[in-house]
Amino acid sequence: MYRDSHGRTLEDYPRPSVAVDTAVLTVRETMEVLVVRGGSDDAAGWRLPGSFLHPGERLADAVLRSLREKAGVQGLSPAQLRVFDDPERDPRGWVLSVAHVDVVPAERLHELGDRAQLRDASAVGDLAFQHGAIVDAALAWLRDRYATAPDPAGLLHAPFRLRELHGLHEKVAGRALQRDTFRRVMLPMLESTGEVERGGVGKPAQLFRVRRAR
Amino acid sequence: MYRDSHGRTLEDYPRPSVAVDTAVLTVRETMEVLVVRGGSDDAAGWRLPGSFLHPGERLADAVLRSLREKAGVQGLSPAQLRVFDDPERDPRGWVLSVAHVDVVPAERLHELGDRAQLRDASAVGDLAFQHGAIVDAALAWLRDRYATAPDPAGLLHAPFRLRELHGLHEKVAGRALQRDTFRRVMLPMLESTGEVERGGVGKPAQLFRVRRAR
DNA sequence: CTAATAGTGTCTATCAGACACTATTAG
DNA sequence: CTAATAGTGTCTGATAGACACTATTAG
Repeated sequence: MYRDSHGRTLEDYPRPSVAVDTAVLTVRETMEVLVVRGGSDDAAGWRLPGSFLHPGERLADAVLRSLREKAGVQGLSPAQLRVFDDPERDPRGWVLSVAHVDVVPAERLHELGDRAQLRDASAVGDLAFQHGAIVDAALAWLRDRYATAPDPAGLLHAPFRLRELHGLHEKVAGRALQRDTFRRVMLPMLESTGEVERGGVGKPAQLFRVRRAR
Repeated sequence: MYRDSHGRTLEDYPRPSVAVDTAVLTVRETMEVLVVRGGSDDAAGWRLPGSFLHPGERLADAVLRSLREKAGVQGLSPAQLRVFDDPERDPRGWVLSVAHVDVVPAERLHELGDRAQLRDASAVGDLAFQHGAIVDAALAWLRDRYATAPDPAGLLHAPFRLRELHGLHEKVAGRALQRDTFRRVMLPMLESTGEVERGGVGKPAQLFRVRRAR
């Protein structure tokens, strides 16, 4: 039996509830985040999908489970942001929230029902449980990742034209990105498929995919 | 009374124990990290100082308390790294560990007793509870912060000579840093005190402190 | 032809790396 | 003087920003 320096066993320590809350980001015309309506509890505002951690469960698994149950969404690979630990944060009691972010192509989020919706992520308004702060952290995380690598979250289907990659990165960055510089920076991290796309007006474009090897 | 979508109350959820574990870093001849010997429990190897979270306590407060109790160290401003959530990580049971890092000047760590010691942080060896991984994350965090700003953790006492700052940053980076480039990069973020230090051999050096305003 | 998109040439300003030089002190 | 440390001048190569140009298509 484990006892600490004061003779207490592990069971003597009161324990907090531990929840995961996830900002599911996607990009269509702008960056958007998935919010859900509260359940049967008293704080029934809009919030991020989340769940309490089940016994022995990994955090990432709890995230995927909560997305499936609360929003009918197949999550991909959640990343941990940080723990929100304000004891007054949740009126229901002492709850630690481990904030996560997951990035999902918009096509996977088409039929959400009336308990879930997509909102503009950079003007998300007041969500319950300080979830606006999680969205802000998720946006910063995504911008950081997209600053140096081509579509690291895999939102585009390969093969894609450079114009499509450029537009995606502009939406994530929230500002215009120089077209020629963008091309020169990204090209070494892409590989051409050899094909060209001759769909619309203008010179046919090479098609690329993200280069894997290193 | 809160009930979730399955009618369970908050108390119906089994809860994990939540611990904080902290890599206390300092720099003398090299980067070092504080480790402590295990308590009365069965896994009595060397580990990072840590503690279970007390009811209603903030994580940062638990870190400062554990440093005081376990190592007699006055911590400063712990930063959160990430949560280690492997259910098999701790043989005592289901324990989430919120890893932290704190940076403390070496002078505050002189009298540690026989239950605490400083070890070379980049060759820390096997610690209990996967604490080696926390040390690695803490080192990466510190190197990242020292890459762009002069002594962000405040390890030097102002005023200091540029040579001292340069040496500190070299120890953190773990490699030689070009002296002239370092000077030109750091100067805009420093302010001269006007004084000169004429202690030893060579041309007297200007004394600086980190520039505060923005 | 024009409009639209793809892709390149090239100038400039900045900056890190590199090296060498000057400046000022102790002894 | 030499050794040691402080500080500067300057060249080079890489790169981001900027702008203009060429290339190729639809209609």
